[in-house]
Amino acid sequence: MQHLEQAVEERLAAAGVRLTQGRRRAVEALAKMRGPRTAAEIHVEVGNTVPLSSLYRSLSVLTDADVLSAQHGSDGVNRFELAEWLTGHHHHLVCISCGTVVDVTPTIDQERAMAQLVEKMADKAGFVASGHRFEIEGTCRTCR
Amino acid sequence: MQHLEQAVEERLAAAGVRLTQGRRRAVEALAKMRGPRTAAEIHVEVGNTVPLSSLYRSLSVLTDADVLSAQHGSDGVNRFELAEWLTGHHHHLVCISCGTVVDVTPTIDQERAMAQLVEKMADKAGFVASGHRFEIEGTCRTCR
DNA sequence: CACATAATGAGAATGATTCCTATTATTGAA
DNA sequence: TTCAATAATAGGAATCATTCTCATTATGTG
Repeated sequence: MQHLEQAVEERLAAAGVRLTQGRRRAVEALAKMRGPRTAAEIHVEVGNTVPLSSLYRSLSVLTDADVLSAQHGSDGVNRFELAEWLTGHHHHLVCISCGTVVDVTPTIDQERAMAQLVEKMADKAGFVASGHRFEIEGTCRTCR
Repeated sequence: MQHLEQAVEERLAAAGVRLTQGRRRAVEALAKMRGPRTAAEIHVEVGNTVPLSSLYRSLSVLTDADVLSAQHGSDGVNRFELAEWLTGHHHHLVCISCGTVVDVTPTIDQERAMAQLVEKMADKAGFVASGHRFEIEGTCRTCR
């Protein structure tokens, strides 16, 4: 993952912060885990080598620097994942039974259709759209 | 709002719970406020006549009975609104500047396009889709 | 090397939400 | 109507994720 690390380091440098060990660990853990994970899950993944309070701070710094993106969970817990410029644009499928979250990458056509919808709907309300979040709820294969 | 009240009462009866004063107030407040609101906001709207702990319980009961739907907020606060079968299917536009949330109702065509996307993307990941959430981020008219 | 600044650790503090328990309201049966 | 059984509420304590504080440590620069 040399590529990831270098990209992250550059981005952090641009934001004026260092790529320290704690931050590196958080990024690596998230790269390994794929998909949105809570601070607690990351904490476990890094083997408790980083105290929770420090981890939270790292996640916040990384999110501000746009290395990670944060999402709110319906259970009141925030989840983090690598930003889309690192992983590619995607959306989420959430299993309403077990809570698993899976990434789906739309095809070009699908994304085009989505962009069109975004435009039209934003327009109707007098908004200038800058992004969108599309989440599909359903039942995953194993819960079926 | 006779219609609303009766509909809600029937739904609650079906769920085996009563439409008490506290619950009625929560529903009325939400009907008046339009769009997703936090427990604290509702608490103010009902003039603090319902203690927060009771209000939370009411919101939970109403959500379980599908009279309300709950959403997680990126700020870690949950918001509630009348369920779609009472207000019609819609999506949300969120202003990234002032935080305002506005409802947008898609046209039939738009919704059809959306449903198609949902199907395809869920399929790809082996999910059986049961719903979707589409949120557009942008800048509202007054913040522009 | 020495300083100024950035980052960390540990634990306290916060804030939304939930839980607990005693009290009150409601409903159905007699 | 009156009683008993059950549902719901109030109020406060407890929980849990997250943030903050501050003393300590690490890092980059002159």
